[in-house]
Amino acid sequence: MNNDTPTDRSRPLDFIRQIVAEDQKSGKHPQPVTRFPPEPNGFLHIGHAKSICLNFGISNEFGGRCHLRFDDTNPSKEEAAYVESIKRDVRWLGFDWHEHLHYASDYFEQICHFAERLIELGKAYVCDLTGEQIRAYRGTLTEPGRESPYRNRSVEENLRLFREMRAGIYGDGERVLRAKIDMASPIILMRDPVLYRILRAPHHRTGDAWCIYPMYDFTHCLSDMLESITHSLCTLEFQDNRQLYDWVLDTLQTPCHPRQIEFARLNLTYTVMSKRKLLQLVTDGHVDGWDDPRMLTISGLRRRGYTPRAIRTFCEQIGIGKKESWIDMGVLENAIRDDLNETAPRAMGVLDPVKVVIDNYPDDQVEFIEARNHPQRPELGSRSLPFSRELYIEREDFRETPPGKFFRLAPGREVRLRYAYYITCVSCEKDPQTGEITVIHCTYDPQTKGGSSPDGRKVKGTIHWLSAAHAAPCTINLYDRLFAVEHPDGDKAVDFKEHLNPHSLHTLTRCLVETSLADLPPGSQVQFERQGYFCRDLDSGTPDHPVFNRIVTLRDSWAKVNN
RNA sequence: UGGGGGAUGGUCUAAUGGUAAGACGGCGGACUCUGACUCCGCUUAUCGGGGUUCGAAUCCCUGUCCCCCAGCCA
Repeated sequence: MNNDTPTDRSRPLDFIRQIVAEDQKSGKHPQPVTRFPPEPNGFLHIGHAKSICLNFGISNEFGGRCHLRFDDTNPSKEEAAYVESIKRDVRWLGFDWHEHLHYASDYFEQICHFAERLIELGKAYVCDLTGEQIRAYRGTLTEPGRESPYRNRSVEENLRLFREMRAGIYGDGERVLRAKIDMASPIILMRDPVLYRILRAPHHRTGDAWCIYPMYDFTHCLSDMLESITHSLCTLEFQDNRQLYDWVLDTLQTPCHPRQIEFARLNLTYTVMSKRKLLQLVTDGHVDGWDDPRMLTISGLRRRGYTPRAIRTFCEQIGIGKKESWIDMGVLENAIRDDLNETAPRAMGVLDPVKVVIDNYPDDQVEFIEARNHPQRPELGSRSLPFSRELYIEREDFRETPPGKFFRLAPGREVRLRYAYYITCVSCEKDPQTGEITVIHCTYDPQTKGGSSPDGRKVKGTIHWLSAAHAAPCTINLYDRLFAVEHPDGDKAVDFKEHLNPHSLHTLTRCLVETSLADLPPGSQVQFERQGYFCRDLDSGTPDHPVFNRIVTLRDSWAKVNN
């Protein structure tokens, strides 16, 4: 459900789609082919969603195709479990790679051939320098590098040495294969970059078949080429790499030469986006795993109750550009609010209950009140809510001495109980020790059943409620932003974890909801009227004591006035 | 400091030599049986300085600021 991708094409094309459109129009690439190339070394996050929506979005819009390709060239960091989580997340976001599930490791043999070809062309050599020496020889930003003493080995020797590397004659790190380009290049990446290293680690797909692994720069362009990718989209930090990408394909004179185009990665306020930092939050126990509802991983967002459609809408709203930018977290929150406003059924939920006694309501009476499941969508039907003499309302909906502009319940004030009756507060009882309100006494007007009065008098406030005898207990997790500041990793001198929001999770265990919610399937969303959108937790709670996670609050202009 | 990029309201994105537009936020108002939703209005921008041109965000020169690159990571 809700899998339709919202596309507003009245909006101008971003610069990448313009290029794709021109290439299509000119006949250069009638059918664009893109790819999403994650490394299976962690979970996907909202930043990846931007790239996924871009790549798959383009293929959908222009009648092309998009591959899912795992960039699995570093077995020391990669795991099969990550492959599965990534596939699941891409699918959940609503995209389909069809038969185009690929792995860079599928191309190891071909990439190795290309390496030998480079050697034969005199464009690659085996280098015996240690890692430290290679760094020292590389030069600096302002000084050119020095040529490796192994740079001018013969083709035959290079070929023999490279094959011996592959055969496992040498130890890890003992030798590397390097491209022979230019040690004086102002682009440091071009100073004879390493193409292959020796690494003995079990690979999640090829096992111990290989002990040499190709580096990113050599692998990525060739993988793109082998898959006939037309537009290879990546983030800004790879701009220098494009030079090497083109060098490899030009030197090898490959029949296909994809165009690499870079765009700005997503930055969101009040969070961190790097896999390393997300991992640290998990391992240090600041969150409850990769799918903690406060994490902006795809799995965390799913658990929080975000919908794929909201995430897609968000990715579309933020646009594609080339300048480093920061999207306000509020934009993401609005995306889910807007989506759920349309789709989520409404229900009554009281987070912090306080008892109300309707003094003039018959002691033993229970009647049923019709309540719409969605105010703007009658087709979603209605339900019956039991009403009786003793009710619960939200503690913050009553003030003994109301401040200005407060138009909820207070002594002498009349408010509407949503869908039910007008009630007027006559008195309240307090705990003599704490001063806390324990019971609020009201009278109701029997003429106002259903929520309107025959004399046409208006009330300022409408509040939600639950019949005390019929309400179901539950636990509610109130989630807030994980970090308390806009740019948690903005200051390199301060550990980003210093900025963790101590109130990012507040668990309320004495909440009440309509009994009908016992049937709400885990993972599905509901709006507790006047409170926000909530999601029944996937794997905690019991049938008679469910757990709900707050996805996002409703916009609250009273909170603004109140501050 | 060498190289690669970037700079448009508070934020993001357009305008590709021809009226600086849209979205989000913010503020104000209307509506309302959710202080929600919806609707209306307002606010605020071309990094600085020169130049070319009838006309410049756009082209040229110059300056400033920001990001990325010195992994056998991707």
